[in-house]
Amino acid sequence: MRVQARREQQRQALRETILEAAREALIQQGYEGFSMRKLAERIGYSPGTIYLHFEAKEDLLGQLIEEAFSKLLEALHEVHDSRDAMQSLRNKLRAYIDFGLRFPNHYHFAFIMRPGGGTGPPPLRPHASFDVLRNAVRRCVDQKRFRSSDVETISQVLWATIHGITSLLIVLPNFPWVGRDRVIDQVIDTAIDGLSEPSARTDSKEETS
Amino acid sequence: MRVQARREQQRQALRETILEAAREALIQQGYEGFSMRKLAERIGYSPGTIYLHFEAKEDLLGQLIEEAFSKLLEALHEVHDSRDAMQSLRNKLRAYIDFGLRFPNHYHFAFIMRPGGGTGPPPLRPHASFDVLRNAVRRCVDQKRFRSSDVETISQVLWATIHGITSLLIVLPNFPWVGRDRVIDQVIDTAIDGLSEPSARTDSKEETS
Amino acid sequence: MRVQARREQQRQALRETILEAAREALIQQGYEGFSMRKLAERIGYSPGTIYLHFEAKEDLLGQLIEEAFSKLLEALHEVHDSRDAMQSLRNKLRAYIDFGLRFPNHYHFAFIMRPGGGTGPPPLRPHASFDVLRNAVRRCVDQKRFRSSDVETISQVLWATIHGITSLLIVLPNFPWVGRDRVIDQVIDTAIDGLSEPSARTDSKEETS
Amino acid sequence: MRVQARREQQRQALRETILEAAREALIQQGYEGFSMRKLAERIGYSPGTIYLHFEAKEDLLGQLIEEAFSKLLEALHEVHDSRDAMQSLRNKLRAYIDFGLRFPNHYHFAFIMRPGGGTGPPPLRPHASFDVLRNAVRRCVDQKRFRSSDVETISQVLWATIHGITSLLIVLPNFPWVGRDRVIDQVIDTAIDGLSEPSARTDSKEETS
DNA sequence: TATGAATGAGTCTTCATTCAT
DNA sequence: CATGAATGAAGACTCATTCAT
Repeated sequence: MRVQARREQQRQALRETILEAAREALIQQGYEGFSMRKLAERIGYSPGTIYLHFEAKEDLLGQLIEEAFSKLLEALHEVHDSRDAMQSLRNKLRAYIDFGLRFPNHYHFAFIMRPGGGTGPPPLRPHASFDVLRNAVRRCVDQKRFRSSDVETISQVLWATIHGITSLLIVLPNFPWVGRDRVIDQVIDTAIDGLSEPSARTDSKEETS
Repeated sequence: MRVQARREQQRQALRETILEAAREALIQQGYEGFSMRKLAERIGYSPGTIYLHFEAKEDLLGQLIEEAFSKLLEALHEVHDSRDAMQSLRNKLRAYIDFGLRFPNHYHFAFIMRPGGGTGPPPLRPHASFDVLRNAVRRCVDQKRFRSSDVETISQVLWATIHGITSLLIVLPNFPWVGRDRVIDQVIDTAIDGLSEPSARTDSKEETS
Repeated sequence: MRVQARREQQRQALRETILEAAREALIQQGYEGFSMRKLAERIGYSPGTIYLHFEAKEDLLGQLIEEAFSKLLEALHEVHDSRDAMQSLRNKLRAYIDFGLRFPNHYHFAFIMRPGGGTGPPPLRPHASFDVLRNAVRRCVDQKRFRSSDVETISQVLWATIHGITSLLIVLPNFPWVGRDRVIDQVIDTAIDGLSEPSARTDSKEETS
Repeated sequence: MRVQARREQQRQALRETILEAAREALIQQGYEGFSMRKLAERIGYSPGTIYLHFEAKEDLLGQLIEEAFSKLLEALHEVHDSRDAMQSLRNKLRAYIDFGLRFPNHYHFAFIMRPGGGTGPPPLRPHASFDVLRNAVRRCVDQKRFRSSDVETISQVLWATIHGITSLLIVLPNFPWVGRDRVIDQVIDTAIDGLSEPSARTDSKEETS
């Protein structure tokens, strides 16, 4: 019976190999440049083999996106909730950005790329990750740490902000940024400060990273 | 000699026709669905004709991106400099976002899509638009309107911020936003507030849109 | 030794299962839509298994045709020879047509489709069924029921006739036929009458079915 | 301006070449064995070229069938109407069969092959040719040459008959026929006789071809 | 005996591009 | 200047078949 187990294992391994290669290929060649044939060649298998693991190109790419979303979600869940609600939120924001930069390909599929060139059903899946963010925001609001108590708006503003820096750093890595960490920190500080009660301002703006 | 002039004019006219049609095609059919043949058919010319005006597909699309950048630049220049440096900056930020939303495809090529699928020279072209933004920031800094005087960092933070909301609204138009204008306003306010001296805070956060 | 027998039995059972499924598949999906893989899936076995029972697709389909011929033969043999040689012949003709209409796919493989697309050895297999027909004709000739005594020619004429209506009804089922039974009856009557001595004419031509 | 004319001529020529080659290919390799690639190779052009003349495989095959029908129609119209309505009908019947035997491929697509393996919309196109046949029958009925006056039924019976011999001769050319012409003549005579008033019988049954 | 992963050749079709006219 | 026929390569995908297990 070990035979079956081993086979299943190999099966999963190849499946992962394919997904991994697909991720790389997408990054290197872009959405349009991606092809099942090239993917097959990349992994050293025949085109048909891929179809033993994925029903169609669309399926494969869908899995990739799905995976991206759940990995992000995982990353956000892994952030330990600190005592300080505000600190927790900051940590989540930072984790979000870090995830994007550590897995730019994942992030790219999930939030940057419009699959099908804008055609096809609009993705509604970011919800889960956004929920985590919103929950963190809610804790802060509950503790009256923000000037506004509009949880939804605050959450969307924060999301837009962190998506902005994440995607720009991914898409334009060669832009002469004033240090990645520096911009990231400033972006987070600025947003948090802009939302906070004046008394709670960060007072570190002049420091160099 | 008039003949030559007229010819040149016709030549330019067709060139514009092609670009215009390409823009439409890209919007309607997406990047993947775009093809030189379909473009030719769309304008009622033969495929070969396009190659009399553009070296290759890449060239044509490149022009489109170029055009996107200069249109954005134009839009930013059109913003009247108000007396108040801060207000000027706000106007530019808003103009940037508005441009992105009114010409999502232009914006998409320019800042979201990685041209050539990541192949080719890294894009350094946002510079010009960014320069306009930086100049507006500098005026504010000169007037000590910001807590920090690091023009470059402030500019990058602001850019990231407005890019964030612009691209999210483009890529996820169906997300349940709390009103497009509302989010946009809040994003701008938040960033500006976060960068400003406490005394200059916007005090409208509790209003409903 | 019983073991071997049982094994052989199982083997034959699976073989039949496959043939049965193949027949169904051909009916439902047509010749083009037929594939070994889909067949395997249909019977819940792996593709390889089929090859333990049939050398190749061609082999399998060949068996199906063979089967069609023998089924037709069987159907013709089942027709009880009546006392009246003429009635016997009529019954055989009718049985032939009925077989074709009840098993259009069998008939299609056997007489309409050119196996292998015209490649391969020319089919000489209709012989057996034709022999049955010829025998029935011979009895009539022996009884001088026909104007001619050329058994072979008469048989071929009759075969052509019944094949004509059978195949047309199969291939063009949606043609506005004046009732299937009516045409069939008239076709048979006409041929028999045309071959018979005038005194023996069918006198039912004006009736409505 | 001659240029355009010449081009159009070449265009039509290639179109015909393709159709011709397709006809041959279908005959030799059968419906399933037919492929656009092989067709392209057969005519010495690249696959894409075919698509400059036909929208798709389905289109091409459709044209082939259409062509077959109209050629048959043409052949039937070319038969000169003799004074004798009965002779006219005989001539049409004979012309029908001759057409099938001279252009077996055309006939095969039109009446034997089930395109799409039985899937797809049922062909209703034989109508036109059938109409010609019916008209000839009507003339005979008007002249009371047949025992029945049911034009529709008579026409269908005759069609079934001539289709029978035509298709059998095409599909089983190697069957030991008693001479092609002999069977054909006998088939026609038998049918006509079977439908006619006894007084008008053909009296040539015993002759040898 | 049966599996099922794997393949290589093949399916239809579309594409960017060239070039004689 | 413009055409449009032609190509070769590539697109996604399916198939019959093999073979180690």
